[in-house]
Amino acid sequence: MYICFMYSNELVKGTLKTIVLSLLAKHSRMYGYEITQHVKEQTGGKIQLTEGALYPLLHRLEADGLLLTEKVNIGKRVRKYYKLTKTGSETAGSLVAEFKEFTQTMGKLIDSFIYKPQYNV
Amino acid sequence: MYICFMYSNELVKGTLKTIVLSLLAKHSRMYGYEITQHVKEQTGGKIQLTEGALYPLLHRLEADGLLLTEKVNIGKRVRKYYKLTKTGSETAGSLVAEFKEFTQTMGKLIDSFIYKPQYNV
DNA sequence: AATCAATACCTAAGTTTTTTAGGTATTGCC
DNA sequence: GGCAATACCTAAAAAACTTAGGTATTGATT
Repeated sequence: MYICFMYSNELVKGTLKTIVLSLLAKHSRMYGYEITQHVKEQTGGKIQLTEGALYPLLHRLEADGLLLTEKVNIGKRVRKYYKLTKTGSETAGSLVAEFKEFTQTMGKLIDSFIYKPQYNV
Repeated sequence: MYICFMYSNELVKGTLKTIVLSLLAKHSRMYGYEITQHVKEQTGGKIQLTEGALYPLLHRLEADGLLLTEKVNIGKRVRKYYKLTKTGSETAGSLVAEFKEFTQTMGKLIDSFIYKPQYNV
């Protein structure tokens, strides 16, 4: 799903939907390739979406009624814009809220973590 | 992996390893059931680990050399304690650091999110 | 004494998600 | 002409997680 230089893929999983929907909530309409480039630039290359994960997700979100598409001809190429439906907009809001809540809850579990150099074996 | 009342399972995925290793970094030794109860209590029930996800992970981490086990007889029952190896301790530190870094990066993508009631369809 | 909840471990089938590794075609630059 | 970037896509495989069980002990309640 991601090619990550800074994060273990393990840790990053499960946030793609949140990223995509929140970006669409800000930009009203975006196309797939644009999303990958935007995320790469905004995060200084720390998060890089792979197209193999992104496109199937966009198709799923459309099938689930969270996104609508609009095809625009750019020369001989067809660019496929996505925008949020009402449900998509609501889902974007709740996923972002959930993510923020979740990081706080995780903080409680993790924050008191102190690196103890005394280990076993 | 989780039975979550507050979070969509989607969003929570990928943090189990971080949770488990960081808890073991704080408590020096814990057993499986204890981990589930501790997480439940510390997060006010917001994160609840399922045993179907936890036990296979503990076995994987042991196989990968991040954890060691110690069996202790409690009456007729055998309790299996886990503790970090050197590698496990190091991994715990980096996963926690990565998680913190990641939430900040996600914040940059998400923070400027404003719920726009003007949607399409 | 029987029953139920809690403690404590475990696994396996199925689903979902992601990675990997491609494919096609256009456009712009050297 | 050739290469990188733009722009879409898919399918097999791997990985992770859910679901739904299983066993057995212990302690509390009826």
